[in-house]
Amino acid sequence: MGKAKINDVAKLAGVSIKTVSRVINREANVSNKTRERVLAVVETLQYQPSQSARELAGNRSYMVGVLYDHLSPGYLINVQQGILRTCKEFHYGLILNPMSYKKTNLEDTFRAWLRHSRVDGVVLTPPFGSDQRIINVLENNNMPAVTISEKPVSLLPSVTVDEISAARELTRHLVDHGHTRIAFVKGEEEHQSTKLRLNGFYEEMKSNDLAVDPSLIVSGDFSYEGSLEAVMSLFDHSTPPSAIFAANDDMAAAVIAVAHRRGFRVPDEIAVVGFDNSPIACQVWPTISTVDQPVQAMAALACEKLIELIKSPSGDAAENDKNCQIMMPYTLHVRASSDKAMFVADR
Amino acid sequence: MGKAKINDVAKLAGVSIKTVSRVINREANVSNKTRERVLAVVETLQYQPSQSARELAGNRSYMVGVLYDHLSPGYLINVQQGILRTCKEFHYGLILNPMSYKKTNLEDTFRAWLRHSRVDGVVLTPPFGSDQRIINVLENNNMPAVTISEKPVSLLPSVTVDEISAARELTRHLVDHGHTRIAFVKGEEEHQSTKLRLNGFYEEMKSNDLAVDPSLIVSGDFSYEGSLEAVMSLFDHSTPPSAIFAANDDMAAAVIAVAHRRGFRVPDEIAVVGFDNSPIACQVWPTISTVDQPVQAMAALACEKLIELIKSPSGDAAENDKNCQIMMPYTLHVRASSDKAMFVADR
DNA sequence: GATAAATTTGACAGCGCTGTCAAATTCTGA
DNA sequence: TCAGAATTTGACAGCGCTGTCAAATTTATC
Repeated sequence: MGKAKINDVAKLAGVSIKTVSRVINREANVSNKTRERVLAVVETLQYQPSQSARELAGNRSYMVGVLYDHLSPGYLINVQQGILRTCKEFHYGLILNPMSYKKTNLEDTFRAWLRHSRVDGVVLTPPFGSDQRIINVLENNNMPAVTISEKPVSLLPSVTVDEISAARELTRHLVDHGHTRIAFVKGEEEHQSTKLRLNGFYEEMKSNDLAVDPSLIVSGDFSYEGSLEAVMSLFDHSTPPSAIFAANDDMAAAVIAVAHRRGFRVPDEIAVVGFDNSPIACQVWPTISTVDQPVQAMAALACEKLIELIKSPSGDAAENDKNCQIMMPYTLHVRASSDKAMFVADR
Repeated sequence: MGKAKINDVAKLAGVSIKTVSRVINREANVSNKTRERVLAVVETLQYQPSQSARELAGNRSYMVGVLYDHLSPGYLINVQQGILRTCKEFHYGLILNPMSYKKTNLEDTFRAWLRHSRVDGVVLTPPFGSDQRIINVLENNNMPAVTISEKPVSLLPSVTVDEISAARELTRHLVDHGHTRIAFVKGEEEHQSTKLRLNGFYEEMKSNDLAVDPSLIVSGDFSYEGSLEAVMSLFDHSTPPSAIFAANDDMAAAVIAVAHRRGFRVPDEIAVVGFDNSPIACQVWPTISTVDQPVQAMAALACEKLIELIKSPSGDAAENDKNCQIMMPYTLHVRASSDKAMFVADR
């Protein structure tokens, strides 16, 4: 029971190979009689076209790629899971492309990958969605793409959450708990999220007539290790804050750790909030208040949009597709790190 | 400037197409002189073989799959990274297959995936390497496979570390620090590592003439959340241990968290060691003493072995290849959670 | 130095499918 | 009815690479 090939189908249906191909690919100009006959044979023979052959002959790959840098593992896994879900549904394959955005010859590397991986489209994760160099290469190669968690710098579909608004809510939560002197730990400057979350923080502070002490705004890099130093400087401050807003959960975990080290009680002496609802938010004690982004759903949706784009003949309604900006809902998770009641309940 | 094809390389290097193919595929029987010349041209032309063409011509997919369940993200990312490294080197693609080993119709699901993904081989991560059902499907389909971190239940190459010996060292470390009443948090029963690590613990305790209190051996599931309850029972014990050996770092992090909650000082009142050197081991405070497995290197090597297997004509020296059991070195990392000196230094 | 053995190389025939374009067929309308 | 247009179909040439196997070259042996 070898696999049926297009040839077998053609012979059995009494037509040419090409006609079978037409039917398979839903091309026009096939009489109904013929189409039905062919389809029947396809059915009985359980014929499945060979992906590689069509790739080779048709010069397409039926693969999408995902570009990522050193995202936190938890986040990345969710992205992968989401894309994978959509890929499965549409019979596409997924190619991973981990790449450092700090590479000097980023453009060449990316261009090379585009060539050799022969993907039909690319999902961009932060910070690539706002990297002009990547976008340029993409456009020069006329390669469809979508972004996750970033408003693209070009005309590309994107799936995001309203990070400004989420950051405001988180800030308000702290303010509501009586905090007035609040510190902020920034992520990497290149990430759009860094700006958005900080802006949300500023806005909310302002609308509560609260001053922001510039010496309380410190720079981390979205990683635990990379932000330890900045966090410590906060604790060493002559007038330490009563609450710290970390731009993601890994850095919030660093805050918790330093608090333990320095003997500050969380949330009594210092309240902490993070962002992203990464696994780590629940794997430290006290657990970290944060904002949940539906990363998996976002990735799945982004991939759907990408496949749509791939299929739409360029120039056509494609322009329309490219314009689609989806904003997903986020969820505030109040936990022990910023709320005494939760802290007690957790105990 | 179209993309270079094998033809261009052949012409420029003054050899036949086939020879270039040999070099690309690292086949034997190419003189060094020729190989270098070809590689040079490949470099200048930035030649990348067309995947689809090789698939079609070679009747294989040049894809390897990796089968995994809900591993901890940090571990999984390392596995992916390692495999990806080898894949790149050998011009293979990677297909992800997340799958729950608790699924009832595991075999059918796996068989279906094997067919439709058309991979040439599979990398098995725990606990699939010791899952008889998976192995059966693999053998029936004559599909090459390798295992990581598990001695396979069948004749398959494997890359592991000596977990028994590592667990013994970790235990000895605790004993050396004066601990005699030591608890152990097990992982999921299905994972081989659970048995190995526990055995190592037993052996070392025995060889130090130390008794093991059975009520101090509790069951977690390798995850933070899933082991919290078991860990708490340890703290609620009428005669709590002075040290806890958690079978991995996630569970050790749970121990740390519960210690914080219950007001036990680590490492003074309770010492903790983990296993794996996951990212989380350094993202809690105090940092967790653990054993580092070179996961990425292991994955890379496993993938190499897999590709060897794929290439070796079955029945031939293949049997030989299958027998290869590689054991990589592990490294003990003593940190603050079990060592006062480290704790102080960390402060 | 001549012959056998081992190694290295290349010619060639596809892999299963799609694009092109021309051939065969069907459909118009006067 | 038949020329001419519209539609449907098929022959054929690859896509870029690998497997096979035989030819050319190098190395080993006496």
